[in-house]
Amino acid sequence: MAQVDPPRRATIHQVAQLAGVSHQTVSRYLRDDGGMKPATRLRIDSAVKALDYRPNLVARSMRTRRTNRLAIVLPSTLYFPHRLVLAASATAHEAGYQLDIVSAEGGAEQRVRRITDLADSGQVDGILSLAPVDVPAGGRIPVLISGTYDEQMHGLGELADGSAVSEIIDHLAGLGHRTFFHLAGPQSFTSARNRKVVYLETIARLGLRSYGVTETDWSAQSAYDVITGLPADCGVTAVVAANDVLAMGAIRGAFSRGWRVPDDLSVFGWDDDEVGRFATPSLSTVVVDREAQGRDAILHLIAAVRGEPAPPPSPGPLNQVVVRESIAPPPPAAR
Amino acid sequence: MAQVDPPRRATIHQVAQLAGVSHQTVSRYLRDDGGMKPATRLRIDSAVKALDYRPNLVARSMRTRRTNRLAIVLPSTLYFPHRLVLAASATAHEAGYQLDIVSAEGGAEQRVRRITDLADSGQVDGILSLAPVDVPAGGRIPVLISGTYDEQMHGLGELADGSAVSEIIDHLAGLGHRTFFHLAGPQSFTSARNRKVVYLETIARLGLRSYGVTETDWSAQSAYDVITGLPADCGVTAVVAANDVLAMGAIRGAFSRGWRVPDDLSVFGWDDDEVGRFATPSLSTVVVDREAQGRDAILHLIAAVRGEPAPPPSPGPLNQVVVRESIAPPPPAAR
DNA sequence: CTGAAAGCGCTTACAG
DNA sequence: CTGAAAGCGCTTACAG
Repeated sequence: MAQVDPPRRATIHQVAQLAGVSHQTVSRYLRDDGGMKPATRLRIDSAVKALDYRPNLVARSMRTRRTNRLAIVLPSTLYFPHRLVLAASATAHEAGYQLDIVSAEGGAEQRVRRITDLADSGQVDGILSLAPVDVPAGGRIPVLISGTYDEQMHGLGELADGSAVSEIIDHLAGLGHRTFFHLAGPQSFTSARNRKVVYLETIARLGLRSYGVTETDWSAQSAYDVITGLPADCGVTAVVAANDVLAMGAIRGAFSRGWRVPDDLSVFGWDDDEVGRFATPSLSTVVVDREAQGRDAILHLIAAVRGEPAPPPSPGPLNQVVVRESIAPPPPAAR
Repeated sequence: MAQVDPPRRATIHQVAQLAGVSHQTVSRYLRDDGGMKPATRLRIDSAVKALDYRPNLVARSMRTRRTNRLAIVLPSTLYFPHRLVLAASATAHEAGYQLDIVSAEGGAEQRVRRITDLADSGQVDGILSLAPVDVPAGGRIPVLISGTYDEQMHGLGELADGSAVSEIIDHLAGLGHRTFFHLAGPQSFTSARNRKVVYLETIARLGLRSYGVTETDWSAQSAYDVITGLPADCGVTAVVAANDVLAMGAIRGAFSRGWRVPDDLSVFGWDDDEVGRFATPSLSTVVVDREAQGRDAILHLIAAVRGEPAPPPSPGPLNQVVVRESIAPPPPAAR
């Protein structure tokens, strides 16, 4: 194969030569630690401009033993939040890091090996995984698993998710609902686990009834199947779905068996999906500040990479419950 | 800040020492070009295993002047196809490349500068942009703009998109529709441009009527606004939307003014959004093979990086028109 | 405030 | 088939 070599860029030596200084001085100029004669700085300034010099970051990495790169591991199944990824990428860039995409294919074991390999490879300084993986702590570099790091560091992860779930149930109970059902996400996901835990806690705390909890694979079809499989006399009047896709599947399943939404069945989602917002009925849901999530996760990771204390999370609520058309009081017969 | 240094890995020198050979021989072993005494190979084999040696890729990059990294530029606005990104990432990894995420924020000019900078930085060997950018050709490294590369190389881009649009209109015309409307995407996107062009061509070719074409910003809200703003006597019975999000906004807009979908108005989308699939009415749409798109784009880019001829695109149809509940014959009065 | 030296870990010619 | 040499472009001590 005819490897095409890109044209070479100017080196630090050429800049030094043109400016009439040593290359170390240019290196110092790049670091910009203040102490430098203005005349020298000016000469280097113009040499850099004349040659359109940009430091070779690979060479820098080699010397500093830092890559200034982070990896983000995305679940290969279904959906992932692109707003989060974009915010993560932007935050990383601002801090001088590149963000590599890695997809987590295969089973739990394979995913762990993939991440462990990546951590060992020396290719990145830190890893943020949005996919659930059980990576042993104490590796070569920091590995953050989304959803879990909050718990460890701020004790906020579970709480943040939890407050929204209990707010949802509170609201539905206020409308008169007594019998609930939870469409859970795969329990390998921390977020899905949290929502289920708080669902059960809140049901118990308020003295309500849960007809059951079913774990789905995040697909609308699985939610559809669960709802159509419910006994006619189950008494469920409100479904708390772990996300909007599940909620849509649930609503469609309800329609298919003659249950009206929200008249016969109320359905709550999670994520504020744009399509679900314009669906009929429009989805009641939880608006999540994905930008803040992505930013916080990366800042957290960078702090770990640098051995600094974890930064405080973004102020303001991460989750916001939004009521739309998919919920209503239960039918009179069920009250 | 207390920079934490990750533990060092074994070097090629240590492997060489343990195996009792020179480090060049180990380097040769890594390249595996055949000619090597079996005994030597075996000694190196066990040294590599004993030390858990993995080559330092940064050092390799420095020497070879190739980073083995590609960048994928994502539009910062709205939606991006995660299946495509995941497939792109997996394909890149298989070929020995890492894939960096870059988000394209800001206006057209700013985006161009960002990509030009990236191309000049020496950080990546090639760039694939899913965001529309007008990057001048002939830069340091190959830059592929999604949607345009097909045209240049296989003459397939426009055709592939086009055939689906004309198939949609054909089908609707077959149902009796005569007056159409197109909700276009931002015309900076090649895909949006193609769909609009073929829409107009097909309307003309079949002797149908187009009430108009409106450019949206890909948001459901913009589609909603356009549909609610249509004059009551416009005569439109079929809307061809450039994607499912727009289609949902259009349907909701129709509902809001008392038009039934599909009885009064047929709406076609694009993308096979999972939520739209379970909406009521379910969206008629175009199923796009995103995996093939992502794979083909990366293989194409890698070929360009290596100076090889472009590989043939994946066999099989890229787009497939799927009819669901959102379309029907026009109301009798309109025929 | 600036320069001469050393070295990060690898690969690519060049000898033998 | 294998080894000694050179060098990729930078930064980090160390002198002065």
